[in-house]
Amino acid sequence: MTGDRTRPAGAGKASTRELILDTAERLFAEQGIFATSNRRIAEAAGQGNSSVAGYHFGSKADLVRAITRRFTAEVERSRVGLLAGLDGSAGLAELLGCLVRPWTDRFESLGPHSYFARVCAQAMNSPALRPIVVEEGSHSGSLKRTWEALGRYLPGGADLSTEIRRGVMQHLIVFVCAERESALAEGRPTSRQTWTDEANGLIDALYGIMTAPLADLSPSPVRSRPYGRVTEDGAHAIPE
Amino acid sequence: MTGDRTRPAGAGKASTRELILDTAERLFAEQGIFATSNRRIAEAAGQGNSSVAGYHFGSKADLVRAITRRFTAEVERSRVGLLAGLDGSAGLAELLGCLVRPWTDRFESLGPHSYFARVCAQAMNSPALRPIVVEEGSHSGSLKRTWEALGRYLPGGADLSTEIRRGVMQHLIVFVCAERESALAEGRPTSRQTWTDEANGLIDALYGIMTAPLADLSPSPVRSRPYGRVTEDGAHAIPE
DNA sequence: AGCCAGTTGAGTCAATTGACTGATGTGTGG
DNA sequence: CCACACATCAGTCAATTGACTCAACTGGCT
Repeated sequence: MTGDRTRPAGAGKASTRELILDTAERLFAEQGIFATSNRRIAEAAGQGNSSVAGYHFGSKADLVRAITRRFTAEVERSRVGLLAGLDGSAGLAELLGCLVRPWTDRFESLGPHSYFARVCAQAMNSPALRPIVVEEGSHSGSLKRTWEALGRYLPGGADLSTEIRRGVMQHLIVFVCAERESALAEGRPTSRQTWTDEANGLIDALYGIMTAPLADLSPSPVRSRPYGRVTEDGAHAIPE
Repeated sequence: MTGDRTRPAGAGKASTRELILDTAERLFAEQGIFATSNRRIAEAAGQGNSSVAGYHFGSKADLVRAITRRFTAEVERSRVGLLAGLDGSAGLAELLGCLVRPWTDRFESLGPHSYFARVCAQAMNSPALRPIVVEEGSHSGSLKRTWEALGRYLPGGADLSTEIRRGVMQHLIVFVCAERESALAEGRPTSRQTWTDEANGLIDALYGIMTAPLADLSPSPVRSRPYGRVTEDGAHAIPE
């Protein structure tokens, strides 16, 4: 987490850099980011220099940044394509799809050897690493445009709670992907058959969050809020 | 993460143990679990023995377990009380409140010096630590009863996707609490005024997830799913 | 008072880690 | 063909860490 030793992108052959990124990403996902030392990365990558990772990327934070950037770049391409296929009257589900499917599609194309979701989930919850993933994500123009379009669906417009809602939704996407990724890696059963099914389920959940009735923030009584009641057969009814 | 050096609970005066737990919890939240060594914990707690934490709790995993157990016990008491106040016809919002409010109430009572939400968020996303928090959480009888009651609201009954949905919702609670906790600690503005407001917003989101229309899992076309459409004024309409 | 199990203080130790150094390898442009 | 810049290798170094030892202390009990 010290200096910036990152080499300019075009320098030298990129294969070793990619190999380091692949190896680090895998070890980070499997054993944890902070439980993985530069040495182990170098050994697992079959490199003699015990600190190749440091040589190419600098600190561990910079390594996480590079891993994040690589994934984000891929996802950005995909999202730009999705957005291009949407006209102005795109529905909420389509817009949420622009949030979700670039991720799930990427993981699907990576097959059983995807790791980034778990890495991202860790980084997002680490005090030292979260600023990095947040910053890297903020560079995405397509993401910004998607959220602007989604803003039309949010009752309160662009207030502070919208910012939090956005954080919640992004967190949800990462968590669900990480969960499936982990299950696939360990051979555990998955709740849905395919990544596409998972994306649909995720969009359902996000749809629910977006359209949930907003409680007025007045200091109302804690219990018994004006939601639906249980009916005899156990079904529920959405008010209004 | 090696042997189990944990002492029987009743032995000796408990003040040092509590002091270690408090200190470790704070450092874990502020600097990250894996960035915090036993030595730093001992120093910050003003203890001469550089490995008091190891002496009292064993490995770092065991320390996280003890921190989790302490919080969970407190929350359990609170949830039992909430459940006792509910009759058989409790609505969805009330049941979700039994999930959310024990946490938010606890954080409110801790004031600006709460740390567990951030610790829990980290642990849940760490490969080495997640089994621990999951296991500790599984001991809660009141939580189990709440989920059984919530099961009546889930369309599919108790299938595998329900398990995931549950994971999503619990993850959401932890994340939102961690977000507010972090904001309070750093003096950043919070999206909601009080922990109670935060709980209401959280229940809104969970309500949305629970009642979101479930997409059939058939291999339908990826885009254009049967959700609401945009109207001229930008509002949205929930189908049916 | 005197014992004693458990706790705390103070320090050691091997292992690991990130950062560093210098020699050697390599491939690309001139 | 040959510099030259970059990449890789092999090894060193101080700092940190978890685990450990042993002495000193504490409070409860007889």
